[in-house]
Amino acid sequence: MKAKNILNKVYNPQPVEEKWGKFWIDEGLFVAQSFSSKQKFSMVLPPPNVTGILHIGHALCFTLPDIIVRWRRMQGYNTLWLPGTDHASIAVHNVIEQDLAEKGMTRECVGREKFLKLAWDWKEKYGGRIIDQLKKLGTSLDWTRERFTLDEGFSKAVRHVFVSLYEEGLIYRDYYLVNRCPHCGTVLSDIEVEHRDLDGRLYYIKYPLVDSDESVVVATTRPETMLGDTAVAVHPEDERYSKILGKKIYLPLTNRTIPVISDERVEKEFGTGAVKVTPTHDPVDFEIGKKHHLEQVIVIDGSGKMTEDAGREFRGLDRFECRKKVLLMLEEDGLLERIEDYKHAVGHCYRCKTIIEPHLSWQWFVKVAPLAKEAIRVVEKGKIRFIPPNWAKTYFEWMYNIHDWCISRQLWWGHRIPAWYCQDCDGVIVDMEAPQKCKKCNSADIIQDEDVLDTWFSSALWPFATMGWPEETQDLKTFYPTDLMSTGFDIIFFWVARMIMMGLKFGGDIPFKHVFINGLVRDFKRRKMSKSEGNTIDPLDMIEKYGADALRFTLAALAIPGMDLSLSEERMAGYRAFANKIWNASRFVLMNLEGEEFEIKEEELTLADRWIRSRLDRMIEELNEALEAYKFYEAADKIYHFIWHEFCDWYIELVKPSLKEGNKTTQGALVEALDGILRLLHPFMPFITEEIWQHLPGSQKSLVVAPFPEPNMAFRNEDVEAEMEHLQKTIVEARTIRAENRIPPKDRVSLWVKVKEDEEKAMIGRNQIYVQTLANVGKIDIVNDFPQEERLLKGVVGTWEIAVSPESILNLEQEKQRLEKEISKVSLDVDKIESRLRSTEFLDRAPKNVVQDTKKRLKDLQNRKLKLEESLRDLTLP
RNA sequence: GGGCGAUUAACUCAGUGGUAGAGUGCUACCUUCACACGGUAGAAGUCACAGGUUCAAAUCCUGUAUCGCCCACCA
Repeated sequence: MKAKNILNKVYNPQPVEEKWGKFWIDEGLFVAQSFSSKQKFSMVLPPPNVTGILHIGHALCFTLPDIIVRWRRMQGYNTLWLPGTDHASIAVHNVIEQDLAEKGMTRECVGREKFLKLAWDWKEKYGGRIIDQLKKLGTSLDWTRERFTLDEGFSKAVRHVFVSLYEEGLIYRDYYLVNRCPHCGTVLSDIEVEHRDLDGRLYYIKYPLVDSDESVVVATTRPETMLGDTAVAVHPEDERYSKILGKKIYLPLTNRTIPVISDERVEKEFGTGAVKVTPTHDPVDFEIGKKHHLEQVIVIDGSGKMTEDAGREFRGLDRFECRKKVLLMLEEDGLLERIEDYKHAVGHCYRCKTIIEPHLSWQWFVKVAPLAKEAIRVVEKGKIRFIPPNWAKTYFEWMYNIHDWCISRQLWWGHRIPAWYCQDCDGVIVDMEAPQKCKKCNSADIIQDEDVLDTWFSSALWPFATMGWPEETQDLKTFYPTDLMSTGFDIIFFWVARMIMMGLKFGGDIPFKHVFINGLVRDFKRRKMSKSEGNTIDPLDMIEKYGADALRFTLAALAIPGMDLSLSEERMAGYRAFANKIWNASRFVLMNLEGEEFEIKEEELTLADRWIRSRLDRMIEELNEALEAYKFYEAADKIYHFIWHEFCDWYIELVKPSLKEGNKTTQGALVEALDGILRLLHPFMPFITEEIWQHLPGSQKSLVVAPFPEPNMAFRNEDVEAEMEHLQKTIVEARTIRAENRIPPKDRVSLWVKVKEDEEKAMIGRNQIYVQTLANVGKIDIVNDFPQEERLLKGVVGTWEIAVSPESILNLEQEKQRLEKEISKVSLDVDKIESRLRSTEFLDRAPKNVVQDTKKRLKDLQNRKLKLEESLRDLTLP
């Protein structure tokens, strides 16, 4: 038979995944149509860093929307999922500069031009790596539309946005205290600084007053910055210091004197209540300095080394070396009063974890508040929806308190700032293209700003610039705004918020309707994954070991909105087993088909056939609902349960007798059910479903574009489901009796079914083949009473009783124990419900249907208890 | 300092007012002709704690504890 030759006993994912992954792309099945009468569904891929390799967080962040887009595609939408990569300035710099460092060089040695060539070469060499990995995962991306944030069109879009914002006054240049990472050699925006609590020290230093024997003691965590102090500040209402206000102080280790000033920002209770003010190396001090027009003495440079102004003894020293020296010298002069342990938050670079240095310099900024206003409104109004919704709160909190965004970076790999400075008149020219001469004084002596833009500045344009903006392309018309953005909570500020602002400002609309925020992937012990801990799970390893389908399904099954997920290989092995289960169930189906044509004759459908139709139909509806709500875990759980425990455990077993008779209608129903299952499962497990589907009679080009099943009320049948449920309970009860009494599986027991109603007799009569097959029963007798002469093992199923008569000898004690245990369990429930029903308050106040259900339940349980007790009595009779 | 989230079976987690669930693991039995990456049956929970609301609370409210995350210019 065809199937036997084709399907192996154990499913092997690798060749299947390779084959279909290539096929889908070669056939252009993921290519979106710019013009289409169909409804569109669009997304853009959060562009992974070009330096990156696929990690498990990506796998999650990309699998979930892929499930959605595949589902929508099958539903007939004109889908676009647009891929691309991000140039990631700092990350690329780190890689290339490390390379250079190994050769004893710096970027300055090679120069900008050569450096950029190295970066591009590097990009060409490794940029494709993550693309291959994305394909392995099965993401249904439209590769014909792939973009890169540094490609020509994108760069044009970036310049366009910069120039417009500048002309509108929303981008400006300022001399300001910003965060600088000495290691990365660039300034950073506020959100690129991570605050970590460090065990530091608080140093109390004596500052002698001029013309006095007294001194003021100030407390600081950074003694080295004292070299740049230009004042000591106290609170205006602090009486302890009122008499020294306006006096001068000798700044130790320098030959400068500084004033004592007052400012409300000083906390009286902290330290000594007097604070040293270093406007050039502390953000608060910077503000105080501005207000009081203090001198700005820069003592630490951008690379973390002490400057000339720090004094001869300190210049050139690293900031932390300098700290030691300063302390030593203060100690020698008797000016170090005391040292306390002190835990405090210190800013670190989010890329390289180096301690950030506040740095006074000329930088470019975006005035964000005006852009934020509309971005807040669209979320408030529900035009953009966060899933889960509580993330909107995080978004609002940041947006309401938003600061201006420093966008210039002292790097080379990136979008160079389109600003030129005239060397003659100091004029600034901001333009799309390089100007020939100064617009003010016509001088040709102009030079371009050395800096590039923050990578996130260009990422912010991703949803519309990828579609060809600022040209008015057909793609923009068709696919913008997009429908869904899937991303991590850690970049809500970095990316999501900025895309919303820029999308509204330049795309003319919101960039996306839904933002799905996925959780963090943790290890099986719920620890964060990190390379240093060695507990990372590499998705590519997992794909190799368990298959991409198993990985995808695992991620979906664990994706509870708003929750981090705890990933274990065990779990993945479980879903590989699931894939194997489907594979073998399909083998079974294919092996039992006779020919390619199946006519399903309604009148020939068995109870089992009609049952699986009804159940599958319910499944379709539930799956659609779960996916609409982005409840991936629920969808995965439901389809898993349906396939394994309804289709395999019950339906396949139930159809066996019918198949043996060569019932073509049942064969048809079986194929129909399997076909439906494969379609439902395809978004989650695209590879295996495609492979099997291609073996089914009547399959078309690809499951990727096969219609997703729609609920069909004609298949829904409550009566059939109820009838089957009763049979299932009967079968399970018989099996339980067998198992608990250690009746050997080979023992084809006889079964008595004791029923009163004619209708029930007919029901069990027409379905006895099912009970016989699934409970391994030899013959069934439908009786009004059990025969007295036989020693029987009895059970209760709803309104009827069953009795098993084994061929072998019984262990009465075992059965007695079983019944006693069962009775005590039922008794507990009975007691609980009786006491509830005794409460008049319950009877008066609870809804009618609840009271009725409770009463019915009590009756059933009492009936069950009674019958079990009878069985026990019969058993103990001589 | 502010905000958010978690606490349910051995483990990882569902479950938002009316009979406590799943997967894995565990126990017993079974290689029967889809599958041992399998089948059948079973054991297993004071739903963190303390109050409150309600006829009824894992679920709603208040508080406590523990853990985690984010934000924040007390040096």
